[in-house]
Amino acid sequence: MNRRPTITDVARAAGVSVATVSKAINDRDGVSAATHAHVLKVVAELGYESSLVATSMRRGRTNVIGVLVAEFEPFALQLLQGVSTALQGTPYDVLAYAGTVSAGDHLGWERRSLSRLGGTLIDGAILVTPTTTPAHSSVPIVAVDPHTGPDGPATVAVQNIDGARAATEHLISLGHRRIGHLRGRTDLESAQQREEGYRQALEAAGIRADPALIIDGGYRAASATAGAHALLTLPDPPTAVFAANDLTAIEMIRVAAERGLTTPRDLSVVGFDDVPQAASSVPQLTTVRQPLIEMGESAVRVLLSMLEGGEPEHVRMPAELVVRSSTAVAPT
Amino acid sequence: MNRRPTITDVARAAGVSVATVSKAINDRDGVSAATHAHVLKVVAELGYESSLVATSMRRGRTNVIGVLVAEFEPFALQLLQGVSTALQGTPYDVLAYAGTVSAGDHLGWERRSLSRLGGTLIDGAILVTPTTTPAHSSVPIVAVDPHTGPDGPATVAVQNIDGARAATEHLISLGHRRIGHLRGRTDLESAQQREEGYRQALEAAGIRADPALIIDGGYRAASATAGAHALLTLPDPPTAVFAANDLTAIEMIRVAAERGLTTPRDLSVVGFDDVPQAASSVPQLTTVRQPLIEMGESAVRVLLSMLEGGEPEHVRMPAELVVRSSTAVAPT
DNA sequence: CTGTTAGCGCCTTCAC
DNA sequence: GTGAAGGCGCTAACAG
Repeated sequence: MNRRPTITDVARAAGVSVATVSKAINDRDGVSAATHAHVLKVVAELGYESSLVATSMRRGRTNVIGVLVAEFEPFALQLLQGVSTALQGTPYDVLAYAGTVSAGDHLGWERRSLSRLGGTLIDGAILVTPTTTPAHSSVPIVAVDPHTGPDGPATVAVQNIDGARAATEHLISLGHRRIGHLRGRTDLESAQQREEGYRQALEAAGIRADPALIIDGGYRAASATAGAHALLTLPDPPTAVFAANDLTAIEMIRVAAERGLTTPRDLSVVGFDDVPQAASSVPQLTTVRQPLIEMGESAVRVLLSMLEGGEPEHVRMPAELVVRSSTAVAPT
Repeated sequence: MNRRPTITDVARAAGVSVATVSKAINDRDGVSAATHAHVLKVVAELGYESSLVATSMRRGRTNVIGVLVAEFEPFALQLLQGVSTALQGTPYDVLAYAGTVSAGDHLGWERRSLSRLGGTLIDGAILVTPTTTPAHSSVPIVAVDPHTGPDGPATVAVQNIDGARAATEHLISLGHRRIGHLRGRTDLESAQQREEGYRQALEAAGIRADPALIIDGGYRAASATAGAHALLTLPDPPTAVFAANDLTAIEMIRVAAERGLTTPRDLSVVGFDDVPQAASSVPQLTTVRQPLIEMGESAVRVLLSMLEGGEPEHVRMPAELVVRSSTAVAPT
C-alpha cells in the first residue's frame, strides 16, 4: 500500500532533474545517451510508470479511447468486445466507463461522463445507446444505437426496420394474424424503427395494425411485465408477439408461462438483438441478430478516422433473423 | 468539438472566484445561500462537470473503482457485469481498463495499469486473472482468479479442484477410461488446480493418469489447436477430454470435427467456466460453471471493506457441473 | 546537454 | 463569506 513512485522519485534516485527524466522516458532529444540509459535503468528498478492522469492533464493526447455506457449490460459488453478487438494492434488502450446518474441529474449520463473524461482522459468516445447525443463535445464521438437518426454526430446502428420486418414476416409466414408488439423505449430511434418495420410487414400482408396490440415494453424485463400481462388479457389476445428486444421477449415468455401458456405452442415470441442468453433461454429464442461485435469494430474505425481529421460517418449494419424454438405455426 | 467548460469559465460567468465555485459545488460551507444557488445555476447552464482527472490529481479519492484486465474476453466481461451491478447504489463509478503490453515490457500489464491508474484515477482495483500479483500497490487490490494462492493480496476464486474433479468424474461415470486433459496456462494457479482435480478423480476411480494424455492448451482457442490435434493422433487416443476452459473445449470439438470425429458420439468434451457461448455452441457444451457474476460481486464486497480499513479476504466460490450435450457414454 | 520555470484544472489552506 | 496562493505529477518552453 506504499506510494507509487513519481517522476520526482526517479529524478532523485537518478540524480537528475525531473525534466531530464521526462525527456528520457519520452525519447525526446536533448539527453545524452549515457544519461538516457541511466534514467531508464532507474525507472526499471523503481517500477515507475507515468501517471495517466498527470500526463493527460499536461499533454493533449492520451491514446485512450473511452467507451461510455449507462450500465454494463449484455448489449454494451458485446459491443465492448468488438471495440477491444478492433483496437488491438493500435496504440490505443480501451477505457470503459459506467457513470452513475445522480437522481437530480437530468443532463443524462452521457453528458456527464463525457464532460468528466473528455478533453482530459480520453482522445475520443464511443457512446453506447445514448438517450441524448451531445451536440458538441470536446472530443470526437461516435454514437452506437443513438436516440436519433443520422443528423449530427457519427453513428453506428443496425437496420432496425428491415430486421423488425423480417421478424414480423416470419410470424406471418407461420400463419399468425393477430401479432402483438411489445414496443421498446420510445425515446430511442431503434424502438421507433422496430415498430415501423412491424407495421410495414403487417401492411404488406394486408393485415390491419390493431392499436390494442401495440404496448410499451421499455426494453427492460421489469418494465415489460405489465405490458406482457396486458397483451394476454385482451378480449382477443395475440397468438404471437414481436418484442422489441431479447430481454423483454424473454420476459414475455415468462409471463405467458405464468398464465398457463406454453411457448411456442400457445404463443410464438420473437426478440431482437441476439444477446448471449437468447441462445440459452428455454425455449431458445427466435430473434433478430445485431452484429454487435462488428458494430463495435465499425465504431472504432469511424472514430479513428475522425481522430485523423476525417468526417463523421453514419454506418448501418444488416440485421439477420435467427430462427430458434420460440416460434411455431399458429394454433388453428 | 468546442472546449468543455472549466471551473474558471464557471467562475467568470458567475462573477465569483474559482474557489467559491469549488466550495459551492462540493457543498462546503463558507458560501452564502444566495451565492451557492447562483453558482449552481450557472453550472447547470454551462453544463459543467468537474474533470475527473483534475479532481483526482488534487484530491485523493475519486469514487471510482477500476477493473483491470488484459483483454475484454468473455470471462472478464461477465465478471465486469457482476462488479457493475454490485456497485449500483454505491457512490462508486466503474472504470474498466484494458492496458496493452508493449512488446518490450516484461513487467506485466497489471503492474503497468495499476501504476498508471492507481493512486490517481481509481480508489481501488479489481485485477482479473493477473499473471503476477503486485506485492505492493498504492491502492487496495483484489485479484480474481490469481496466479497464486491465498498468500498476499485479497483474492476471489472458484473451487477449481472440486469443479475439475466433478467434470472428470462425470466422464468416468459415463464409462470413459481414456480421458485426456487439455491443460490451461500453467503459470496460473487455476490451471494447476484443475489438473489436480482431474488427477484426483482418476486416482479415486483407480485409473492411472497417462502423461501422454495431458497436453498444454493455454486457455485460448489459438493456443489449443495443436494440442487438440496431438491428443487425437495418439496411438491410443482418448474417448473423452476435459479441457481447462470453455474456449479450448470448443476448439477441441472443432478440431475433432475437422478430423471426422463427432461430439459426443466419438468424443466427449467437458469445459470449464460456462461462458455465454458454452450454451450456444453446437453441441451445447457440458461444462463447470463459475459463478462469474457472483464472483464480481464478491470482489466488490471485499474491496469496499478494504477501502474502509478492513483486512484482505480470500473467497472461494463453489463450482457446479452443468451437463449439456457434449458428453455421452463411452463408445464400446 | 541539462535544469529551471510555468501551467494543465482543480481543491484546500489561509488571509482578508 | 469570499478570494488569492500553492501544489498534485507531468511536459513544453526557455535558460544556462
